Amino acid sequence: MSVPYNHKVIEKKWRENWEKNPVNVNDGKKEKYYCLDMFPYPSGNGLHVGHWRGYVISDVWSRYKMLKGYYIIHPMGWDAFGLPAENYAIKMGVHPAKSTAENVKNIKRQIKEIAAVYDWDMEVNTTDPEFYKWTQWIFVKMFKEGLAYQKEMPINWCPSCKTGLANEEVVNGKCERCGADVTKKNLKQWMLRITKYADRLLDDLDKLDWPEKVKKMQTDWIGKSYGAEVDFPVEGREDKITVYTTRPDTLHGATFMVLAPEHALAKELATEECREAVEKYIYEASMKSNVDRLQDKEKTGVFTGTYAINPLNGAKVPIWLSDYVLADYGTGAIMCVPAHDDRDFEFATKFNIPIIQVIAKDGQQIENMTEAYTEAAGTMINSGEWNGMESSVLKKEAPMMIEKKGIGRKTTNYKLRDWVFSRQRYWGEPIPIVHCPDCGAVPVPEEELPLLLPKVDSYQPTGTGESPLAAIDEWVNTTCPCCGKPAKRETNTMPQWAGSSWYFLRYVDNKNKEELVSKEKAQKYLPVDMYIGGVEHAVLHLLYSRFYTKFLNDIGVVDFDEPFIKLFNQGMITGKNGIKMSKSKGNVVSPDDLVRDYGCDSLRMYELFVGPPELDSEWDDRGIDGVYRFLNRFWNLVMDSKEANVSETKDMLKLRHRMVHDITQRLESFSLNTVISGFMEYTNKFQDIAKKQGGIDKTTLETAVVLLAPFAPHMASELWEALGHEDGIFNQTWPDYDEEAMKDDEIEIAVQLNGKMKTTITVAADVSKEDAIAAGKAALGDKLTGNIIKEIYVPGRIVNIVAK
RNA sequence: GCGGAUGUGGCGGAAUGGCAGACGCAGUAGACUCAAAAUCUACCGGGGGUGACUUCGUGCGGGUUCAAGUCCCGCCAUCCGCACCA
Repeated sequence: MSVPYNHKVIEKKWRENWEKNPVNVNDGKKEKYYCLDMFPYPSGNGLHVGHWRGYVISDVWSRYKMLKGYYIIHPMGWDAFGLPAENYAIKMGVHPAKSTAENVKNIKRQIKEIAAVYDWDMEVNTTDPEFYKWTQWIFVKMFKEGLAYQKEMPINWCPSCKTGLANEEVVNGKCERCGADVTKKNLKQWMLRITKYADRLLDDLDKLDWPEKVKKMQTDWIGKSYGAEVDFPVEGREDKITVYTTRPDTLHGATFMVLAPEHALAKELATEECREAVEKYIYEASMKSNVDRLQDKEKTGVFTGTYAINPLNGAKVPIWLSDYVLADYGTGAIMCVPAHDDRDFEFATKFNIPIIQVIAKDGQQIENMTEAYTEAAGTMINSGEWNGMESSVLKKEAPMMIEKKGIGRKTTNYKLRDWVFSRQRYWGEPIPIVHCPDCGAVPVPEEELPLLLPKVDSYQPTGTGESPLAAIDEWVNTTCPCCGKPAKRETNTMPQWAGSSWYFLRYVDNKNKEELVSKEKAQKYLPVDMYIGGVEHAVLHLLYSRFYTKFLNDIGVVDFDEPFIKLFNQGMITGKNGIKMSKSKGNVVSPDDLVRDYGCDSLRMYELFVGPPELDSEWDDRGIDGVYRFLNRFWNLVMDSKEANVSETKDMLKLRHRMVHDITQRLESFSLNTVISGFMEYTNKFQDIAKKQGGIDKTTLETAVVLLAPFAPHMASELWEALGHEDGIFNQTWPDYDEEAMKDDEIEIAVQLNGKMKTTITVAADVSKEDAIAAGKAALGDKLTGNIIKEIYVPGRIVNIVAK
């Protein structure tokens, strides 16, 4: 018996070795491959086994690509601005920079336990002034291009975090971070004009090798719709009210109109008799939070007393106000066609407004409608000159017809809103703008960046809409970069998404003092080929990053306009019963003990073995014994066979090529859990053979060890050395397989009678159909009765005799 | 309400329309041991049969096919996303 597997000894040995001689080097590699993890927030809680999974997946993939001959870009960094560090500062009085640095140190130590091939020379940290200099620089560039602008408007406000939020950060009316009900607050905000990129963000999704789910979520978030704006004159007034509709075909059926309570004309339109009710309604709507507004299922509304004129047929339509119309979508006003829209139907029914059907369903006018008919399918009725047209055709043509008549225009709309970019908090990048009484908002000159985040006495958010920075007079008071007169600094900071929107570009040139990234390095190493992370950023980080990349492409910083070619969302690791791991639930499994007891290689493999990488998996500690036993068996097999020195047999050659084939195919299709079972299956087969012939030939052993290297790099390195190689295993190339060599001479196939499996037969691999069927019949023997109706032979698989 | 994903032994899961349950965990029996652990061997979906075998079985109900976990239609459950966007 040779030396038993001792993970402690060999893992320590190879870590030290790799520290001195990194395995990922650029010499003579054909191409780069950039495999990126979503960088972590350096939380004080440390890593659990769920975090490990993503990092293991990306590392296995990186090492596989390395063996395929690529030079790997595989960096790691820290998304370190944000509220937890700031809240900790408020509670403990420790400067966020200090607690962040400590957390980074701890998490980095934990990440190093994974033994991934991260290139730590590339490390970035979003809170490093040399990094956020460029985050600010991008903002200045956007300002100069008119993409960053200020606007006073009611924005989403989290009363608990005491800061404004972007639309993307509000989930079901609640703060994405803390879960508090989001309210509205009127604030002057910095906004980024992401809507200018709406079409490109939508269209370019086609180019991406991303999960359909994420593409769909982004498509829906952008929410492009096609329709028309129609101008309704107001009776007794000069102004018109413009509505947006996606169903201009139903214009004849518009029997009323609804304005959002926030609409500019809402108050003005109220007649003497209605004024009191209208003002009350507007006031009440303004007091409702997002959550209230969402939860009110019953429609409410108030009549203004004023009428508009349907520009197509001159009909008088009453103008109502209701909070089911959103002020910031379309024009904040809609025409209502109760016969063909669920919401309008509900409203009309409640307030006794006439319902006029304009599309015949199945050629019929519906008597006593009980619900709206919302499909654009049927013939137009009650629609004047449009009568008899097909509604689906008219729906497309109506915008042009309306435009010709001069009563409206064809238009498109988006759900996507501009990005509210100011945060009234301390721990973020200061927005590099100076407000001058004469020159207005002036950007800090690029050569003066970074604009450092100053130290404050109190990190406490003020809650007034100003950030804690506003309290530092010596920082706030400055001079205008433009005219030199006294001026004040912008005191809001950027959202946490600012740094993460472009960090992946910086890794490859993280020490560049002159440029965000040099042209040469960008060309050589970018963009990201594979991006691995959770699905929770589908419309946040992943949308913002695409926007930033397109902008940087437009101003010539990079020559590509999509940051991540391929995206993989790994599933979450949960505790028992699918409960998310969290400190408060007490179900967090730390990798530290497992690494100590079983070794890094075992944990790496078990992380993959728990289930398909794209699905959530429940963690069960006991399962790791299985891979640990496997690694021991594999170790013993190689060590024992090494001594035996047997020569290669035809059977072994066949098995070897099949192993390479199976492992490669499963890896390529990202079925990482079955790659691990594949290793176990082949090792079991090899063990059986070794028992008979005393060992396994050296070529097969070497091949298996190379295949195992991305998964269990320590053991593979040690075994590779034990097999007598002085060059490292990661200098080897991934083995090829030969389909011919995989073939059997004889094969076992199933024999079915009437589609039911009865027995098996062994036949020559190249057996003819006739011979196979004859053999099948013979095997069925007495069971085969009645007349044979059909005989089926699927080569290499099955013989089926159909008899009655 | 709309959209998506998932549903297979005690458990995690595997199956280009072709022998369901690979691989592993847990379990049972045996070997080794003074004993235990580790390791090794065998068994390990349900019913029936001493047995060779037989029959049922992939959430439920239909359908297509020589053949369905897999394809089609209709449901149910769980999870996720969106949610008055006109």
